[in-house]
Amino acid sequence: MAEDLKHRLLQVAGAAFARRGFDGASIRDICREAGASVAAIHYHFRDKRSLYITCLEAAQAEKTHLALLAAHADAPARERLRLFIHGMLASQNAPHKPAWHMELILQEMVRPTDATGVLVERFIRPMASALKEIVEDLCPGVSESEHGGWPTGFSIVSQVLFYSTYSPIVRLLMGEDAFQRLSVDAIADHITQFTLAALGKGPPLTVSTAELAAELAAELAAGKAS
Amino acid sequence: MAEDLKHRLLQVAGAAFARRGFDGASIRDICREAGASVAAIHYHFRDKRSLYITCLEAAQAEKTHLALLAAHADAPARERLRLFIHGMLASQNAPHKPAWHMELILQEMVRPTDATGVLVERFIRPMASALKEIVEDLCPGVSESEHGGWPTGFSIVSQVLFYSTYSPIVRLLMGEDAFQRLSVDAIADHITQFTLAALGKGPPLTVSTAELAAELAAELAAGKAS
Amino acid sequence: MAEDLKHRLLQVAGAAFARRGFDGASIRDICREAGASVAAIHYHFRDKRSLYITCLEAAQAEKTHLALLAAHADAPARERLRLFIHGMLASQNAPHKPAWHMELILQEMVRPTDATGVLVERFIRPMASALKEIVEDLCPGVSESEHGGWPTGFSIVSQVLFYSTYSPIVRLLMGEDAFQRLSVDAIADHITQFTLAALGKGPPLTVSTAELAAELAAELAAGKAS
Amino acid sequence: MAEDLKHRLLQVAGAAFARRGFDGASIRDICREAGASVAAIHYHFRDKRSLYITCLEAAQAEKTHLALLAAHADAPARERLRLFIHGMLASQNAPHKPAWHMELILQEMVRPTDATGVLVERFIRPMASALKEIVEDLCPGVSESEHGGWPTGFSIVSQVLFYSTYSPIVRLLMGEDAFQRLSVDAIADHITQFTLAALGKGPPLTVSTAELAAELAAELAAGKAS
DNA sequence: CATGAATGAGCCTTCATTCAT
DNA sequence: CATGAATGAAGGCTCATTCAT
Repeated sequence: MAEDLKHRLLQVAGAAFARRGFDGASIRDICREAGASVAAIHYHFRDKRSLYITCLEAAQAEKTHLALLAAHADAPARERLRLFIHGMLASQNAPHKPAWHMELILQEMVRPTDATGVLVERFIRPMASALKEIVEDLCPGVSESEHGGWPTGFSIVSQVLFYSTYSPIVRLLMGEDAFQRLSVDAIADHITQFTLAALGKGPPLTVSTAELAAELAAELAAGKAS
Repeated sequence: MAEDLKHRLLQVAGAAFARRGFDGASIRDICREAGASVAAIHYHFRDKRSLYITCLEAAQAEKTHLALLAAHADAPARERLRLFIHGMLASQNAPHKPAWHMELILQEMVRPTDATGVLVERFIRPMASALKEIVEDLCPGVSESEHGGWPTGFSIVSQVLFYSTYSPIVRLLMGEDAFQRLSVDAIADHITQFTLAALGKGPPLTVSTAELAAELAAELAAGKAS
Repeated sequence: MAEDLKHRLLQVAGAAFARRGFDGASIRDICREAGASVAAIHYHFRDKRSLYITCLEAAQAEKTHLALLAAHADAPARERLRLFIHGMLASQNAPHKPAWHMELILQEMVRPTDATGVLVERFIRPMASALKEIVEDLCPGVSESEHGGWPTGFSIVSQVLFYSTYSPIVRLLMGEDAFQRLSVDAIADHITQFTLAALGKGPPLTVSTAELAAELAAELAAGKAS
Repeated sequence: MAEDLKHRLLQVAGAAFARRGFDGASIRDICREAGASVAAIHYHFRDKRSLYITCLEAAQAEKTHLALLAAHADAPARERLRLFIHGMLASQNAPHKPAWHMELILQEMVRPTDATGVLVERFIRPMASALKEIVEDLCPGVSESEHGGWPTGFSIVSQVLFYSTYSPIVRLLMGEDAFQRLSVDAIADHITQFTLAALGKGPPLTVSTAELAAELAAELAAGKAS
């Protein structure tokens, strides 16, 4: 019961910050929802700012693992890419654990604060490295390509982040029903296939492999490599 | 000179909302920067909320054109895709016109308000349709694929939006110098190539077309369609 | 009626600051007493601090004159000293004008803030110069004595300030009745006489001039200058 | 070690109260500096108020002695006056003992609280009596003069208190360098001389005794006793 | 057309205090 | 002997808004 309130406060605050942002969330509301006095927050976490940082750190703590595992496994690169993508997507929709963890991180990325630097180094860069490793395994030499291979990585994660970042727009665009039918697995499969095809490690999206072969042969013959 | 102040107010407000969000931007600061009294805003635009809506509408007004042109041109689909992507990217970095237009729209998409519904119907859906048309031209039948072809469209726009949405993170990740070397043209080329390859309409990113042909042949032989 | 509230606020605030100090006086109480909202203070005077400064400046504005007149008059130095002393005392007990002016200045002197420097240069140093001029007229050469003649000036003003600075102690020490019988004139006379005697320009306090002459003669004879 | 914390708390609190006043000093800061918890103060001293009173009593305890000694010694009155003045001055600048004792008392005198009454009876009145005794010895009959001889006493102690009460102003007025050259001995000598002269028991400040005699004779001849 | 004046609600923070342990 | 936990009250400040002019 000792650490009870502090923990409850952290959870409520995390959710509030994730939903309404640092400025939008008031400690008054947080405390009311947690059933505590306003002063409680200043006792347990010195500042509003400190509270925010603490939330951010809590959010980073565990979430990395899911996706990172993919990099170190001994499965083939193709499979590890799928795991990575699926892991990232899943961590944003984890139904059993506090939903605000990823939301908060995402939000900090969209509207950076002083704490963003630390977040990047501790949380984001490790994930970027893991992804790079997978991509390098998949098609060696890409890291030496233009801009250090960053754009390729960005093309992959951007697809994943999109569904979290713009979920309200996606919902409005597709309509509620279709949106609900969207499963994490389906999205992960799509992104993986799209990416593998783009990297030349899998069949393209919408054409049968037979069609592809024919068309490609034609293109090669025409020497029309843009 | 009559409508002068009102227009100036709108510009300053738009920039402020784009940079600091609806809650973060105070009408006090806006008015001070525009050289007007606080009451001026309530005189010209009834509300803070109304002012915001007006800004949002102004932002939607013109920006669509660049990218939409691509859909109606008679160039080959490949080229129109590149134009679309380049157009979207460029509209976010336009140096000559008010920079806040795209910023504001992006921000409304990330943190939706009541006004988002209108924005989607008037601004976003037209762009989505334009893109869909291009993709349908590129590889017919994709719209009938799973989830109405939305995921494919998302995979494309997500790559474009990424550089605006997460520019602070991109900067931190790549380092200031490398970030500065990133040009709109280079990014547009990369995304276009990545996408075309994914759709089976172009060579993959990091492999020579010769290698690709060989590998693909091998895969076909093995019947190893994952 | 326009500047009405601002002026009322200033008066109430001045009195509050004088009585309870900067930290002790709350703008909430000030506003309540002035019949205004808390925000009124922040509208008219940006800060609590700014409000304080404004009060201090208002306090300095007029009060100097009374005592300063003494320096420029063409009366004999003896008389000008008496006027100076009386003027200072009177300005602290002026019954018709806002009583807090001198209180506030006194308080700023006892517990200095950032604003003290300005106060010294604009208000106190002029008075010090005026006093120095009088003393120099009275006994030429004193300014060249040890420590630039400051201690002599301090010995004079200290007597005057004492009754304001320590009035509560004086009241307790003397008893309420005797304290009430203390008049500004009587005090001024005493201090003037004490000072003139100390400077060798008047008879000592408690002895008849005859006694003094005799004793002094004896001392001179004995050559007993301590 | 048992009473260790309580004692440390008292010292820190005394210093804090002396420097920042009752309201200005927070028990939070006091406890932090003393390395204790906030509750410690309420455990050892019931109240913040009680703590303050305790500090005040501790301050009164020893400091009297220095100056009081002067009254009971068998030295000539002149010398005892000098000792009294020097003693008071020294107790305010004592470098070896807790500096806050006198500061706190001075502050209580300037801004009285409920505790001031006790302070006056227990600490100040004894000193006033001691001074009165010296003055009575010096020039008998002064106590029967107007206002019970209080003004004369005030004229003496005011000079002494001035340097403590207004030390910040003195510093700004004289300049840092000259202020530093001011020694306790020099001040004590000046005040003693000024006072003795005022009481007709010593030569005036700035004139040679010869000049004085001549001038006084002239004045007596003219019968110009104001 | 535009503003200065004034306000109520809300913000974050600090404070002295209590109480169970 | 001493503390950690928690709180109510108050403090200074900012905000969007209204209204008479």
